[in-house]
Amino acid sequence: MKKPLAPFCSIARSLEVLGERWTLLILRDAFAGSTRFSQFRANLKIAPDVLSDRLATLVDYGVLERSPYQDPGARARFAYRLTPSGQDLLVALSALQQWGDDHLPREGGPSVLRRVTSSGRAARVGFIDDAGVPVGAGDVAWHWAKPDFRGETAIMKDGIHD
Amino acid sequence: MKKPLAPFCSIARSLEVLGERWTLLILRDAFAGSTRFSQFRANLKIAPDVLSDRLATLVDYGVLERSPYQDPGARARFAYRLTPSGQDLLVALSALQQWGDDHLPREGGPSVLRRVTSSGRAARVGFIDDAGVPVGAGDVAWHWAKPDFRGETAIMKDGIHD
DNA sequence: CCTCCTAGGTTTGAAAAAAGAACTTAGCAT
DNA sequence: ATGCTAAGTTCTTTTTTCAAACCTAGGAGG
Repeated sequence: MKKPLAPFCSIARSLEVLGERWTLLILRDAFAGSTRFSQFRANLKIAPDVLSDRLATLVDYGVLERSPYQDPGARARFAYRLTPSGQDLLVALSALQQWGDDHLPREGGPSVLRRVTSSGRAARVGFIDDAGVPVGAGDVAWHWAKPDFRGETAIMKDGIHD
Repeated sequence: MKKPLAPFCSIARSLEVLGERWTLLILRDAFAGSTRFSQFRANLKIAPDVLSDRLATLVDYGVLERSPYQDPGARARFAYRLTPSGQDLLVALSALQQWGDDHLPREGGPSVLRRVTSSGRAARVGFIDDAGVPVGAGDVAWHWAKPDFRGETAIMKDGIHD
């Protein structure tokens, strides 16, 4: 497996690994501590064939690692743990969480908070420039590395998509 | 429409609006400048019924705004533009982009860069504490607002999921 | 006035994916 | 031997998506 992932756009490439139904929820569950098939299954109420497929894809692309474990008095089984690549998704998942809290609020407030371990302070996701200074989202824009990708009539006309 | 969005988890709630196939790519295209049905359609090669459905959902939840426009010598049509809520997704989309660039690289390097408009500096997505200080992702963790949501055997046992 | 053209869709039928339930497998315990 | 359990696979039904064709409203051209 592990196709070379053709898309030119990094977001499209990420979504090819993460964008299928359930995948991001599985990862959220992994961040919440789930490691076993049955835990994901019980928490998410996901069909087992779909879970099996998603875990395989995530392992395949190095987001999760499948490692054996053995409970005392039980047979050896497998656990799925976040790799460093998977752990790097905390910021992406947190960005979605933050957007949900900001724009699709629920009474009672957020159920999960992001907190800095060392200081206990609340944390938000945002942009930081290459000098380490936080920058407002309104002051950030996307720039195309190769200018010919942006035509004036058809934006991103070829190559960027898919 | 516009169901109240039951999920307790903010990520699940966000994904109910954004998590269907194509939705995040449509939004990426919106950030790249597309506003019209035919632009999204041509860029993404998405089936028109699916595009229609996704745009309606996004308008419904206030991520896009559907407003009339008129080209000279043409009939009035509709444009789809990011609302403030939609613009707030730049950070989430950029987080996915950054993860793709970091972990699913393509030769030739990233096709799109995030740059601070006022200074021209490159920008990355990251965590910032409530005193405005950037914090490494390894120093941030999720905390449940109500401790009884985390049992010791079954993590996030009830209510959080779906 | 009538037809063509175009953007912005809707409808229709076929293919792919997900849901839900039943079944399998491997090893430990009784 | 039998049962139990986690971790799946297989099977059938339902839902989504895809691809292509069709529809519609208005402006332009004849």
